[in-house]
Amino acid sequence: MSPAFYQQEVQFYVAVDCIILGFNKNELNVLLYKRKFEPLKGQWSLMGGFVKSGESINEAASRVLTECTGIDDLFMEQVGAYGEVTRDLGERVISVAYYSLINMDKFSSEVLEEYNAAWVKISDLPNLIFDHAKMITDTLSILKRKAATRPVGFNLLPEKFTLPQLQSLYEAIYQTALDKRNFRKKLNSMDILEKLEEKDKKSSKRGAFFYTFNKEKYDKLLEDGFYFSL
Amino acid sequence: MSPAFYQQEVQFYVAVDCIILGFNKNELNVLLYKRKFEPLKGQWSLMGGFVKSGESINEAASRVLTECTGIDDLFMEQVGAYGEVTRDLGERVISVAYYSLINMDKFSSEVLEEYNAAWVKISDLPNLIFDHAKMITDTLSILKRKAATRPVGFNLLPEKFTLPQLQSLYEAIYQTALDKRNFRKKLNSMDILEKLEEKDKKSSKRGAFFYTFNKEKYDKLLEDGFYFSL
DNA sequence: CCAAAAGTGTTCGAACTACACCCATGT
DNA sequence: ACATGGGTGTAGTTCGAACACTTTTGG
Repeated sequence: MSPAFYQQEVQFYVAVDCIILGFNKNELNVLLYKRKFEPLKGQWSLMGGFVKSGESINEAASRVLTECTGIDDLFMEQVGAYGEVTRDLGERVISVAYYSLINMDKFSSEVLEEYNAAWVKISDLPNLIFDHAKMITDTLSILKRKAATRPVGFNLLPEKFTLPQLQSLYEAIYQTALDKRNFRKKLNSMDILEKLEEKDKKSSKRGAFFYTFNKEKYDKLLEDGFYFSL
Repeated sequence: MSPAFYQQEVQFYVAVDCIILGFNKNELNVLLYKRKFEPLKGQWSLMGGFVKSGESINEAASRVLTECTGIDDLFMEQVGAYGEVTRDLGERVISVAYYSLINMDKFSSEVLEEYNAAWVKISDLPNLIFDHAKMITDTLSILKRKAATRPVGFNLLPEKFTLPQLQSLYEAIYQTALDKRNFRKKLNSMDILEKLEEKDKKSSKRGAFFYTFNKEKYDKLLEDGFYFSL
């Protein structure tokens, strides 16, 4: 047992909440679920959980992510700590929010049923408990900045994706239309994508070529002081 | 008393740590103090304190800032939550870091003695307890980004400042030399500074004109979709 | 009179923006 | 044959980068 240095201080429940974002049909979606316990049981909520003893906050977030997606080692980053006194209607809880970007195709729909969860378009959010709506808007503004300077967007796409797909992803993140030619020109000049032979015929008769993100190339460029920007 | 919804969960000590930055002699400085209690009593540490019951995390940070600077309503922003299990050698403590930008001239040196505190150049940091060094480097990278897009730098300067001063501040933040003419041209084009009649003769015989930051003009520009960038 | 910092414009190239038509193919 | 989405190039403009000399004045 460690010595009790801080015994006169107060302790708090600490939770993590996960903003799990996916991309589908040209829209960002967030994974929500119907809360299974009081208070506000049955209301829409982010996926979350309490930090356990002996577990770092990152580990807690990672655990929650694995539990509710069935996928390990997801891309994940801290959004921040939310500490208003009355933010939780039950007792006082401090929450640390994390966002994660996932490829919705990999997502098993069994999980959806198990947790009473649903993918909801971010343009069409229901009322959320506590400060969860604020956590989502904070996440979206972090994502806008981050996606402009780091290649995090690829986490939202399948291994193989087409340029129209990638462009519509960035359009969803930035909430603005991009010029097709300029977008492709820029990507081309960065030389971090590999064009495949194969075409995706799902979205058009002609079909669009598949590409993959070449992380090795990107990392090599990084060493030379390259800075991704889209 | 609120009902005990979460009783089966564990609670944690939650602290705030403040990265208080000042600017002096062309260098960023951080306010450190010698820790007054065990463990690691006497070691260099950031200013911090435990979150109290009935106090939000922001309020705790704000309280600590006021206590250890003697100034109210300082510019302050969250850096993030630090939650490694063994980050504190005493007991398990989760800490939320905040950075604050202050004008060192306003700073009463009495406070320095009272707290055994000192301004230390960021280029010359001593060994710090726990993960405080990481908190500082995280802060500096946030500041780099933030200063490039929002006029937060002015918080580090007196009300009246000169252009050479402002430039050397940005050089300190970005850790790079800037071209005098390009810097002034850009500022000029933004039209958010007011030139005063008065000159600062401290740093040269000729003297440099004082300027002030015009927040009204800046806010008006913001409404029109203007985006500060330096 | 001289050292030391303040102030001032122009040129060049890179990067961004705007813009319109042909291509491939499934039905 | 045609509707649908995929793919391509150029010209104009803006923005950032590089660069050197004159001014002021206290000592």
